[in-house]
Amino acid sequence: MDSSSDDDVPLGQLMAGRKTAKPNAVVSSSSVAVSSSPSSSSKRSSSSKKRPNYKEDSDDDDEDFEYNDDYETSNGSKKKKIKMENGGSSSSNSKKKPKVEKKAAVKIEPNGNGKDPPKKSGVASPTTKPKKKTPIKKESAASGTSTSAAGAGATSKRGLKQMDKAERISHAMQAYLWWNANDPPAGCQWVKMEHAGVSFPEEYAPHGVKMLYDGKEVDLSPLEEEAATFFAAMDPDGMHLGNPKTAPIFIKNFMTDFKALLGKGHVIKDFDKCDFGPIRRHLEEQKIVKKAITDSERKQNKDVKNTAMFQFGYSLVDGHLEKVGNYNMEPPGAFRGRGEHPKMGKLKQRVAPEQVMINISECAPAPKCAVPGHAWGEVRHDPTVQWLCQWTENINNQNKYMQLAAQSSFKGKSDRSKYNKAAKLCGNIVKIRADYKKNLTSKSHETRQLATAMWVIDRLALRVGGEKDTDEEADTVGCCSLRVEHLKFDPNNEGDDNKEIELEFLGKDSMLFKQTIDFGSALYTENNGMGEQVYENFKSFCKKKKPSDDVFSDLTPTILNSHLKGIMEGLTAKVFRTYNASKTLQDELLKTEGTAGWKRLTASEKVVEYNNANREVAILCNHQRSVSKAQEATLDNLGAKLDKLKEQKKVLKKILKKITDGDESKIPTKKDPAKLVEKATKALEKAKSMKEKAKTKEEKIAATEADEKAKILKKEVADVKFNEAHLWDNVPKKDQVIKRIENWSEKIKKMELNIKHKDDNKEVSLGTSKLNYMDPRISVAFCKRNEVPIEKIFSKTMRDKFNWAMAVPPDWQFNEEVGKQG
DNA sequence: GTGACGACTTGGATTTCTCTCA
DNA sequence: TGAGAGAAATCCAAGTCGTCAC
Repeated sequence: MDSSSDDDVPLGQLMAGRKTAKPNAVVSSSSVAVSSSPSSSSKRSSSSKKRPNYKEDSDDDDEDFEYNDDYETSNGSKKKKIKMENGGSSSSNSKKKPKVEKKAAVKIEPNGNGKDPPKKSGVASPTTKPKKKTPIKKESAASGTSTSAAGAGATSKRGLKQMDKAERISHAMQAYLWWNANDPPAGCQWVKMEHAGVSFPEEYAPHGVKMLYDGKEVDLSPLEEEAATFFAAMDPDGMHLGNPKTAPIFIKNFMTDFKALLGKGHVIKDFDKCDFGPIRRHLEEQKIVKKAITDSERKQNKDVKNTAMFQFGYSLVDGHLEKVGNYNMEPPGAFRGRGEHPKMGKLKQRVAPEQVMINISECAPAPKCAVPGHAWGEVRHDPTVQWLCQWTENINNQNKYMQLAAQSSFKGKSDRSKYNKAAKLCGNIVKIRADYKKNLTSKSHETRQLATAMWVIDRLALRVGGEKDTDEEADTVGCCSLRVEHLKFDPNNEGDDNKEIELEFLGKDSMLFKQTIDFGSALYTENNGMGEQVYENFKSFCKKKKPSDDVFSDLTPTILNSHLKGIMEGLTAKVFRTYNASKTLQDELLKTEGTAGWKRLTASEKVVEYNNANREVAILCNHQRSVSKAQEATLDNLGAKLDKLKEQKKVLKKILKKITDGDESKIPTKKDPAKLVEKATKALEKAKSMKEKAKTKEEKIAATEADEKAKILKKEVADVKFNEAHLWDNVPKKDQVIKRIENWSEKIKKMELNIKHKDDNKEVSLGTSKLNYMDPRISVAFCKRNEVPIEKIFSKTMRDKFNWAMAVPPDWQFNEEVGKQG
């Protein structure tokens, strides 16, 4: 490759089409061509004749691919072959002299079977000739899952031409099946990596709205105004300022940093005299203005976002394009620590490029810093780590990283290894449980503590609970850091024989764990469960201790984990959560699949059963969520609707009685809402026209207000219609009424179920366990066994993340055999 | 043996997008 | 067709665990 051409073109610029890559160049590790470069049209003209299968629209600036022969995906489904090259046809590539030294050219080519060409050190070998078509490796039909299941759902329904640029890149990326490719050398995550660095937020643009102090306007510098705006942007009723416990912490920290920023002698001293109202109102106004956005403005915003994504959102790792996760630098703001975090409200500073370290391969060009006049703090070449950029945040002095996205090969590999490790536990769990059960009665205090903690981690799925500095962090605990005050013996005052303990503490993210464990119940005593012994141990560990003392005074996560490693290689406390979650899911699914009538259920009904199993796992792992105001409102609305339906059913029954009795007087009929409908329609039209004409802030606000008024009218129309939906324009016939009563009974039943479902799930978060704890292969096998489309279980992102799991057969089981795969 | 720290995973809140239903 | 609800994506805080220096 010509080093004067692409070698100095950072990846991001190529991706964003800022600098035109030389046509004819083979895609190399230092030049990816998913660009929309201005020269692409000329590029097209020279190569279009060689691509009979695809002709790009002349005005399509997304033309960066070659659509050549069909290829097949991992499962054998036919797809159009997409070749991503930075210009030129394959024939022109073949004429190009290869560059073989440091910067070996790497052709990104979805070869269908996901196997890289033979290579050393995991880097694709230089390519000079167009590749001979390789036979496509078909996966067994038993694997069954369609490509759509692996994340290319859009492709099965839409042709490549209908896809936008991001979708086409995503589609092309799916051709790389990392699980069939060679691994990088031991200890390395990659051999070659390049990327465009991190995208920085724009500099603060002052709005000039003045806050008040003691009733008077205060002049602030842009930096000071920005800080005041951070506070004004906080929701006064939100989780920080709306909570009487956390609001004083937040305010105190904010004021300390704010005053430090203002400097000594500044008029602002006392929070009680501060009035952020004007800024808050300005921000509200901005929101209203934003609502008046036109379709073209919306498209423009999306384009800007996409430009950043194409520039920064991809990385080239060992010749393969990978998605970057968090390519936007965290903007400054007020720190939003959870629970009663002692540092909440402190000002999170803006991160400058000089504070950022870049990690790329030695032979790759360092990305240009996109902020004028600035440069990266350091450029590193460390293939042993996954991160692409690193910086240190000022609140807790912790390192932060820009990494590849969840659907990348890095994350996929570690995910698969995590689940295989958990599966390995299947084969060791009997031995491990025997070990801790024996040790529960050990004479050694340390051994008993260790065994008790293992019991708790295994049976109650608690996290290990590392030590925390409560001056610096929120006071949350896990197993090893449980304190006596978190345990309440005999919480219901039931007497001496009682073996109940109420565990109440704040866990990760300050989520409340509150459960009464009956150690004497069959659940914990059957099959030598040793529940009663655990209870006795807790009693002895808490004896003669102060409430603030540690229950497990002789135990640390390090001791516990090193003991676990002695039993099974790689075993740590967190593996138990993965194991128990996956095992629970599998057991629950097999149980429900074994019930009578299972085969008669529809796919949607089977999904409900799957979600029920998922809920069991979420409850086990204590994955909670707080009920939002919107959710509360939804439930209230549904409740009101249900009441109305019931009321209407009563009316219908009365009508039926009247008709049966031959008394057709006073039978209510529908009122004509035409006038109201007309009023609402006119109001909507007016609002729409105002929105289109609005240029100034005031006009936009007026347009949004008009729009909201119109919506209220529309809602009134809907309410009127809903309230009279059970009636007729004229007096109905008897059979009409009977039919409608049946109809209403169905509606009521459906709505009651819906409300119950929503109510049951409102405080349980199903996503966390699905994303992090339940082996995806269990879900995939379930879908295949039961003809449930995988899309009903996994979103697009999840299907991409779990692409490695999609080929499992329907009878796949989470067991020790899987664990042997490592 | 232990504490600090780096690297990575886990997790709820928030924002944005998409679907459904009237 | 559009509003509202729900799902998905994004954000970034807060865990776990391995390694290393002392």
